[in-house]
Amino acid sequence: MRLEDSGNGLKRTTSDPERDTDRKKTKKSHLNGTTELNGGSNDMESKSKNNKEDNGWKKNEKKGINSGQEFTIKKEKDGSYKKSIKGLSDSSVKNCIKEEWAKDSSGAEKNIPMKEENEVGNKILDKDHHHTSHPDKKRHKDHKSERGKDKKDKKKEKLLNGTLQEKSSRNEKRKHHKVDDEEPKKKKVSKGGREDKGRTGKNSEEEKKKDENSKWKWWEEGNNSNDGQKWQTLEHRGPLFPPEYEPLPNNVSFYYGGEPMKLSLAAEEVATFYAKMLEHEYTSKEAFQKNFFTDWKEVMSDDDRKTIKKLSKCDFSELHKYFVNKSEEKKNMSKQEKQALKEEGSRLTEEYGYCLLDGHREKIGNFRVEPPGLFRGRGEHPKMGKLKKRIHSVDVIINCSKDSKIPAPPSGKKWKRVQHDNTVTWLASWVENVQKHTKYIMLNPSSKLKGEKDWQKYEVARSLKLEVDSIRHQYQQDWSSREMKTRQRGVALYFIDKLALRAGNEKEDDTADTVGCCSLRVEHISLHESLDGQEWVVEFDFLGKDSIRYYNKVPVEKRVFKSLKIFMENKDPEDDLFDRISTTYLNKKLNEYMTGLSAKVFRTFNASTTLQDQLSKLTKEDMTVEEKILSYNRANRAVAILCNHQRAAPKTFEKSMQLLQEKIQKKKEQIEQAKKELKKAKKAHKEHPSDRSKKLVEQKENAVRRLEEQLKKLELQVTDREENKVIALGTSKLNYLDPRISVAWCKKYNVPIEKIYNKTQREKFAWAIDMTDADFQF
DNA sequence: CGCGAGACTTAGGATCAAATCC
DNA sequence: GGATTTGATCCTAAGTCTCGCG
Repeated sequence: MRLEDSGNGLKRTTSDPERDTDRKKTKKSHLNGTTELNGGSNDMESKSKNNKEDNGWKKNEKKGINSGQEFTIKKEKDGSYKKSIKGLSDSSVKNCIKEEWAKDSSGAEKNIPMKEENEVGNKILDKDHHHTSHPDKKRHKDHKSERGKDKKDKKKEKLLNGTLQEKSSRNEKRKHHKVDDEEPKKKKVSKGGREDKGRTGKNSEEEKKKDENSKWKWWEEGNNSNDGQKWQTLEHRGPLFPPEYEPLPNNVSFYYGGEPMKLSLAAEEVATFYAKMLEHEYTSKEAFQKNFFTDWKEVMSDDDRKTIKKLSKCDFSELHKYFVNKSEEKKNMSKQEKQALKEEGSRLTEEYGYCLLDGHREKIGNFRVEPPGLFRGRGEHPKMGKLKKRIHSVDVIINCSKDSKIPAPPSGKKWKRVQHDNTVTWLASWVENVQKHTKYIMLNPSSKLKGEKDWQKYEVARSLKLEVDSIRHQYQQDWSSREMKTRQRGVALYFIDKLALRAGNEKEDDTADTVGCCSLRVEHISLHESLDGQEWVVEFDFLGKDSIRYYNKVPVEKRVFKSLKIFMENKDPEDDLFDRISTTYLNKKLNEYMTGLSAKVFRTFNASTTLQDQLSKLTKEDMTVEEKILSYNRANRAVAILCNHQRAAPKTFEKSMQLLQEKIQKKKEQIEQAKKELKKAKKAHKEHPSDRSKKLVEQKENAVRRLEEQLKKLELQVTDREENKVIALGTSKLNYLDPRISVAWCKKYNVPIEKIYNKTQREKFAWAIDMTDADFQF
């Protein structure tokens, strides 16, 4: 089913239709119309619920079922710490869920009309429409029936223990396996999954040892009873700042109105930012130019400003040429120079690229401060072209442990602050001026901090597997609810589940106009009672994250269709489709269904499930390794399509495709030729049998076989590439697919893991590679 | 209790380096 | 061995989600 959906997806186009880009409405405009059904009837109940919520505390202390995996410790004003929990473990989730779900459903049932009340329901809805209206929907959320029992109260007493036990028991198991597990593998791929091939004889022994030690198998340490503390000790060198601005040489000049002009240093620097991107299409966009010019003028000296009045009179071409030449020169540098540069690079990485976390050396993800430049938003970003200013050490907050060697700021300078907060994972942060967002220096995905979190993410998704049936059942019932809010929730959840849409938080203004599920507007869907022979088709067309277009036609259940129709009644195109719900509300609800559940878990869950299903469907024992890999890629692709992970078709796509075709043609000819020769040899052998002629025949046979294999390989390549033209596999592989599925698959079908994961990926997924057996089930 | 900020994950494109081609 | 292509890595924007505050 899912796959069929995906099939549709394949046809999605990347190109943007002509869109009206500035339709950004003040989002929650007035709606007249939609209203609550039966609003009153629930009030009482909700009130009592709310009261209960107030005591949520007690509630949770109750049985102590909820063992959580992660605590958060908050510092109180008085300096004390307060614990609360965040994540949860597999088993804890299961437990709590079982209990709470049971409770929930019994309670829930009372309120939700079970009978298919569609038509009636609709009528009522319609009617009410005209009576009550909520002009300002969003702000007017009714808190009525938060029927749930507020479980989520984070302050639950958690017992971490469940989790840890489970973790360690798993590891225990693993250790046992280990012996027989790993012995047979011949080309050992040192524990973490990294190949040794790069290393040469001598040191390798030593290095290997060292390597072994430095490879921290945190996943085998069952017991980091972490209560929200992310580390005990943290030491690092601070971030690496970009080099200072180098003024242009005197023979390179900026021109204004045809006249050469010497700019003040600051203005010159900003001018070079623009000059460097002269070729890029967005320098031609009006917003870009306008933003740039405004910000540029701000850094100009008075003199500059006096002269420069119009961007159109500015001529950056000489600057541009200068940089082009420069990079050309760089390319043409001699071997040694390049080598030297490289060494300098790795020296810096050595020094700044690692930190010491709880005594282990861990890679840092981004250890450089972002250099100044012009902001490049994606899509129609209103702020494109604005100046992103240079960050200095006084802008930077350092986070490390108290007793560690505090990183030194650049000489003569200061940090904004040095703090020692071990409830967060970042090493340094600063606020970027364009969007005023905090930027962080954090660890590499191969680190424990990231890995553990990743692992946990998949565990949550796995536990959704146990609950998903009842959750689906529940939201299907919601489609017939007489309460608008509930009905919208049911439909939204359905989209999130079935189509893997993102939650769709409200966005700040001044960003590109993109949406997710909850922020869909009426204009983003169209309804077709029948289309291409299918009934009740919803056509989606909107820009999602990164302004990637989502276009899909999906047949839905009739009740969904009818509900959508109602949601759209009396609304303008730019009104919210789901005007009664928000992501916060939705997530709260989801968390009631299952601790730790939020909208994005569905993406992870559906992605991983799809991969597993597809893999088992597509892989056959007797395939060659190449064929198996093609199957893997196809399964991966099904997921990428589901998640709408697109990429621009490679510029050289057509060309390289053609080339491949030619190769195939050539190969075919070769085969023909080889076959002819084989025939000849056979004939010769028949006529004058001899050892020699026999050998020759065999030789020729082999040649034919080899060529045919090569041909097959090429053909597979073509298919693979064709299908991959606009689909990006990387994102899902990295973020949505439980690596244990892939590892298990590799083991089961004898595919070397290196064929699936490259070095970086193997580092990131080291935990999974190390702990997973062939029989792992997501 | 809504809002904004903070922290962290997810994302596509640009850039760099290695592999392959000719 | 230089040019081209492909794949890995870097970069940082753009999401999600939770929490604290007014």
